[in-house]
Amino acid sequence: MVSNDGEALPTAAKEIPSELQGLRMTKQRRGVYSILLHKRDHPTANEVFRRVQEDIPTISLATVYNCLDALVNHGLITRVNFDREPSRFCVNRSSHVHFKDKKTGTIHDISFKDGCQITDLLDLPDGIEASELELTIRGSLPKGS
Amino acid sequence: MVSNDGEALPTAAKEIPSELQGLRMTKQRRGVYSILLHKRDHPTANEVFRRVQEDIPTISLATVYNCLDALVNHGLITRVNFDREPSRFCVNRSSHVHFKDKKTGTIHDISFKDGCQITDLLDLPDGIEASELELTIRGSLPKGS
DNA sequence: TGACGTAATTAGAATAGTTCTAATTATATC
DNA sequence: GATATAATTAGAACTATTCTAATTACGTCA
Repeated sequence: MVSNDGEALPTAAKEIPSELQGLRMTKQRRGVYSILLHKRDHPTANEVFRRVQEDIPTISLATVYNCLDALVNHGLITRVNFDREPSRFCVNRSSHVHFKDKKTGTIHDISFKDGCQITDLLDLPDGIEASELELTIRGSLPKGS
Repeated sequence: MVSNDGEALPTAAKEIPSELQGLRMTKQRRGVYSILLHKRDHPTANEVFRRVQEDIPTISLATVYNCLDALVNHGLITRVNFDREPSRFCVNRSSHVHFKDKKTGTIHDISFKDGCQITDLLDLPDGIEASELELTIRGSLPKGS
């Protein structure tokens, strides 16, 4: 394989250090992460693959999956699922919820009102440790918003 | 195919009328629904298939999928997804949340505290119509609960 | 009751997103 | 610069689900 030196990568990629959260930033991981940072439209693995191919034409789909897994496991991105549709990926690391507009298919990030915690609403058994929480909403946005 | 008359079906099935929510209750739909009513452990389509085969040995997996779809579309059951794991099915029609215990894999229904609405917590854009909402939680139950 | 049209069921093939395998290549460390 | 470890690659394999075309059941109307 060709060396990493002097390869063209999008602007965002240049600002990503060689290690993040204990994750070695290889050319491919940097490329994938940079794609997600650059256009925050919750792409699927396949969409990430097509975009990152413009920067790294030799990258494989398996690597894109590997990179996305690594980035998820190290907390740099999150995986977003609507039912059993293909997973989508999100760089927004603050606590938020995903809303999918049925008309356009666009996914919007929705944040919580200040000081609100979802677990406050729930009749959780005492001592439960709720570690991973996913809330997704489907619906329609009013016209012209 | 053998006629419906006089076939053995589990007790719960006998109480299901011939039409529910505008859905024609065929032998297969009644069988699938009855399985879900009888043991409320959020089975997958495959698990439903294996269980319902005991009552209707000739039923096919495609039919189980068809029946589950029909029951979901008519609001009798709900589909539960954890990431991209196989869908699970739930007869609890009241508004609730699913908690999966990481240790055992068991799924628990969690209800909301009185008068609480999840959308009250969210910074939803005005006029949004949030029709389908899914909240899933993974975590650990304390020992002995 | 019997014929007819529609809807449901069936077996098996097909699909699609994702994961696995084994070989190659890159990277960090000594 | 050599070596060990980790990442990448191409393609096969896997699996939950959907599709297809043929058969069977059901409800209705005479």
